[in-house]
Amino acid sequence: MASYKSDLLNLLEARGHVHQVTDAAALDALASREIVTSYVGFDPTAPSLHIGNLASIMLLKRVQQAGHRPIVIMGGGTVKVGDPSGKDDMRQMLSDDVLAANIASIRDSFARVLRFDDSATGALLINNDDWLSQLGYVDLLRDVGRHFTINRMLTFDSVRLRLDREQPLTFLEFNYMILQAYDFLVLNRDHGCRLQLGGSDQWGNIVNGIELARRIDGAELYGVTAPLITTADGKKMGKSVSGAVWLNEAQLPNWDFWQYWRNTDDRDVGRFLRLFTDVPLDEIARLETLQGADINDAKVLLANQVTAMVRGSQAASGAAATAAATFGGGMGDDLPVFEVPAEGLRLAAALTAIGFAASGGEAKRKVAEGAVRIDDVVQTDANALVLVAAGAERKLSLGRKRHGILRGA
RNA sequence: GGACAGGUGGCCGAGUGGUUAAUGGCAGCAGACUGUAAAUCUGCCCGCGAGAGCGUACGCUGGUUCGAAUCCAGCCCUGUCCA
Repeated sequence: MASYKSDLLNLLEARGHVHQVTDAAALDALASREIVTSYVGFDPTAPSLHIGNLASIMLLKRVQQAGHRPIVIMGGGTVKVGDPSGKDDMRQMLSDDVLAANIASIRDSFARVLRFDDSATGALLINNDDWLSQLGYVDLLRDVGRHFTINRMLTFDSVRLRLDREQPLTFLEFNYMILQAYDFLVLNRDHGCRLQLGGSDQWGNIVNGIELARRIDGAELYGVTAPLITTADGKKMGKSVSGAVWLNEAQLPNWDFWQYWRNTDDRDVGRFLRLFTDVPLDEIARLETLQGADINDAKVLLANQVTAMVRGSQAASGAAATAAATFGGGMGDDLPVFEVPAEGLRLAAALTAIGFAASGGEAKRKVAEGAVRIDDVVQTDANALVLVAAGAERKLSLGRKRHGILRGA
């Protein structure tokens, strides 16, 4: 493994963030010489980013840790076009209002992880709609379009895969790579940005930006991509019992977020600690060697660290306490709560109300399977009336892991 | 504009008039085993209903038929080739 001069590349490499680098030697020299302004783009398609974006967020965090300046680009303009990478379906169109709300909501996640201030390494958050929406079509075609050949555009994976699979690719989406390349050009001009980072699927887009700026401005820009983070069983990261693992608490309670990390596959613990925490590398190396149940300590550390970073230290300690209490046989404060009316309600209804089952039918099936317990006693009748005295609490459980509190109203 | 191929449950993909709420795979959930892990085995996997049962569902609309995802017509959408 190559050793670099710059803290930036050494840090990225050591923590497992590097997949490809455009010109490692030149970038290494640049980063060891001066502050490198670097950016990563994010698409505001939802009111929150999710865990799949966390690796990219960490790239920016590492940039700042290594003494450089991170820029978050919100793709308010490009999202209107839609990145065809990795998708067979065209993205749905979002209104300006929704986009603005999404961006405002996503901003909070970055504020927790990055340091935004006026210093030379303070982070910036910029919306590419600021310039993309100002573009004139003919001007763009003349200034930028002439630097792209269809021949080459057709060779990019994002395009080729669609065509090979005989899936539709609209002209709109076909233009995405041009707009994204243009972003890098603008950021270099306006902010002296020299480096773009991103997931490995962004390699083509990044290279296009570098190429475009070189042709138009003679600028020397660089790109780094991160490996796609998959779990040990070969899946993309990112789903919890209740769906996607969102970074915002409004989309996913702290408890569920913490639990996601706590349930990490043994084989992923070391890698995730390196990628998503600041735990020292030698400490991680030690934790990785833990055998059997002992590795659970490492998982708790991982959950605490990541939750603290994304949700705050209060959230992490609260979830950890709830876990200790709940899996020790009791109940913790962070468990979901459902207020049971005085007249009570049927068990199946309680399960759906607290969110453990999507429908009454599913709730009944789970009861029939012997998966449902109240106060750790297996329930067999989905129609049984559940009663909880006013102010009292009973524990409702589905399976080994999902627990909730039934509180008497 | 024309020819051809296609549009099925979260995804892939069978099914071409009747035990079809629709084979199979993936994903998911649960049980057993465990360490809140993995692997493995087993069960479940549209909704409503206490239940008998009912309601929706195979691109859309209409038709044929006792009966259609399956046949017919028109329309919409996608792909390939042609103009």
